[in-house]
Amino acid sequence: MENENLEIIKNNKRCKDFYLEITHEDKETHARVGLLHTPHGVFETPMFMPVGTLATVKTLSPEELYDMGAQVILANTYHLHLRPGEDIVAKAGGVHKFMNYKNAMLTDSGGFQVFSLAKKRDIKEEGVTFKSHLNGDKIFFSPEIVIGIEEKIGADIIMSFDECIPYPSSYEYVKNSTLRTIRWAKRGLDAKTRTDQALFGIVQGGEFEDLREMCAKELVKMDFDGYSIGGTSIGEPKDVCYKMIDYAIKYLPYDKPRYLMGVGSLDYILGAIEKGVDMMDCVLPTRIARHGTLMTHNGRINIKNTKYKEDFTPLDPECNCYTCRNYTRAYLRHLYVADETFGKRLLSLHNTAFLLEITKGAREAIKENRFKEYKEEVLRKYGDARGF
RNA sequence: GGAGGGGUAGCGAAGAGGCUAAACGCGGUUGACUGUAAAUCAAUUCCUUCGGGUUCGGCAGUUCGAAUCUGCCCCCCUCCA
Repeated sequence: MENENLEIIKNNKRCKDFYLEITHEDKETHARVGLLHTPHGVFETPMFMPVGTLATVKTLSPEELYDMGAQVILANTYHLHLRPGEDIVAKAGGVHKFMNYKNAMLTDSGGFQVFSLAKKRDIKEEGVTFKSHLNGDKIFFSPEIVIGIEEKIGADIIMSFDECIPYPSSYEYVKNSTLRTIRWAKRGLDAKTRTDQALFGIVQGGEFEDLREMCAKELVKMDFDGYSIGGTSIGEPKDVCYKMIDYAIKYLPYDKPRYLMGVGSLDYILGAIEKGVDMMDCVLPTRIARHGTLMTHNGRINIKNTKYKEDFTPLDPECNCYTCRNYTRAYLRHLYVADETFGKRLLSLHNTAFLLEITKGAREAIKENRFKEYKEEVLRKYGDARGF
């Protein structure tokens, strides 16, 4: 094993402090556990990464994230570029120092905003022109500009600029977009100057097997530090999402990290881990928490429901997070109904801790070759056909 | 005692003869949220066995038709004595 690791380090030409150490693979599935070494520490995989778009995981402090076992978080290039601007972040000494977060960080490139801000942008070969959602300013993002911004922000892992393709889209559209994303990936790679950041390529290709394959193969040829699967969990049926993962993952190198973007429901997380995914991120736990929905070992609950008014039990009796150790559903409901900030904090904390706990359990199960059992038991108890 | 203003659904508040079971806001209830334009958004909120039934302080009228017009009564507020 050690010799293999050395080989991986030697072969990595891009980021000198970055490599995946796979420590065990589940006997029955493709699930695997490992240690991802980054310039800001090592984190265990598979790992769920909370999203901190604006250099903050909404309502949570870095200490709280650390305590719940979040070993890596995201930030967003588009949003930080608009506010406060990457130069400010660079002046602060990089995003870690800026936000006082000591563990690994990853920046998304703005590729998702090409999708989510579709009404405010125009895609051309050279890049994407956004109309700022804040003040209407014209913002131009090319693959080279994006890498430049990400280098100033200074996360450990940076993402190539891509287009997150809407679903459904025609074969023709997906093909053209995917080919462009591949060209953009190359341009970003060529523009990269720092050697203390890992750069990931993003596999697009929509629901089409040949396009996913083509994209994965082309990106692998470029030898990125890791690969992600994009364009998923944007409203497509569940089986389509799993297919998109299958179509891409088999062409990704075994020894490089695989990152499924934007996935945060329990069944997707466990389903992805089963297929050999190492990292995933999602706003779901924090967003739905702020809106009163909580994930528990026994299913989703909506804390604003009247039935919790006099429920003096913990949110999730099987959860050991700060919220569940110290507060009752009745109190959490009260805080939510009264629109108290502390409520949103406690709920965000729980949901995030819950997903981290589930992935931690997954890692332990993989080490003991009982991942499938673990997954089925967790989902059975969760018992929600929608997978939330 | 005199002058004026007002009583509309849980609350606030529009409406001044038919298009009104009654705008809008709050409150209530339920739901959605997946690389965060999201502390946001949507539905619902008189009763109902879904046929219909009962509403705009009360009662009595005018009218084909009244929350809206008339009379009387009951409450509330402001100002003057």
